[in-house]
Amino acid sequence: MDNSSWVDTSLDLNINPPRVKSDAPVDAESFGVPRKMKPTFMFQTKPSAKEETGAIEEELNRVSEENRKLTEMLTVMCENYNALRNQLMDCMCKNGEKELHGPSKKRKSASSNNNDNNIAMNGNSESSSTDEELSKKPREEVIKAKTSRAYVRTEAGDKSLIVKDGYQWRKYGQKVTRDNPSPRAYFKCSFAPSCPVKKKVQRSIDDQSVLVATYEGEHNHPHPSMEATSGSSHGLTLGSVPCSASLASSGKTNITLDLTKSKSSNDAKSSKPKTDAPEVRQFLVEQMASSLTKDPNFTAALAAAISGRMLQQNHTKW
DNA sequence: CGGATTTGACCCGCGC
DNA sequence: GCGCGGGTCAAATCCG
Repeated sequence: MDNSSWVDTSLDLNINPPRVKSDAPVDAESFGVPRKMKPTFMFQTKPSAKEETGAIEEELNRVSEENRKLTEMLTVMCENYNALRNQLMDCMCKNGEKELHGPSKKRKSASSNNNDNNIAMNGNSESSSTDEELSKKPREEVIKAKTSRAYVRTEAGDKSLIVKDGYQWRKYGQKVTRDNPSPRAYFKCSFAPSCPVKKKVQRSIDDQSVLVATYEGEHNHPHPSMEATSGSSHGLTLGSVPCSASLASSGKTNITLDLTKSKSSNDAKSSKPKTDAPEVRQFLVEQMASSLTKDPNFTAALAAAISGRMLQQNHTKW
């Protein structure tokens, strides 16, 4: 299983860097920076357009380099994390063998809970059913085949069971299950009255900051954001692939991406993650960049960071 | 006021 | 048959 799908460190938002060499002077607003938040140095001195362009170009290069270094650091961190996680999984498997092969436990707890843990740790969204289970429960085959999971990291203090995936959901129940102290919320797709899709959201028993969303069924309608790409939601989707991007920028910017694959029964052959294709990756990155730049908090935080950097650099120069 | 959410009651399948 | 537990219903409540 590809563990890297859980944390994709190749998040380079500089997909289409602004053309700083163009004749027109670069305006801060072109980066989504409000006019009132322009870096103050722009007003303190009146550099020529060329000097200004050069400075910004230099800054851009520096930021790109910094971005590249951070990406490398993240990659290393993720590798270490994956190694540690694998070790933990080994230990858990060894310890769990007794329980799994012990006296037959309750009907669903074994399949749901253990799979939750395993898949959550591996960070992939797959059908939770095994061959053994399917043979045992042929009745659930159809439903199971259309079941997928998504994992969304939330703020530590956030206790809401809301997973922004772009679809419109109506909550119809909540239950505290036995094997997880966190309540499980039940949702139905309310975008289309006839849509049979249901969603269960529950916090991971291992990591309370991770929401586990279990989707059952397939939407019989296009994605809302595909019909009206208003961009009001941060949720991103690609066909039936449930994706979500949560953004929190309060001083520091924290971006959580969860790109999971839905194992649809219709395209079972195309089980290979669609995000492999470079153009799809490009599309996803563009979507994310678009969502980010539309977020006022993000642009404000970005502007503050850039102006802070520029001020800092000015201080070192003067 | 209408739609969404909450929450206790109820239903149903499974194991004993 | 009974009890347990997950899933769903629906009345009450909330909220924009």
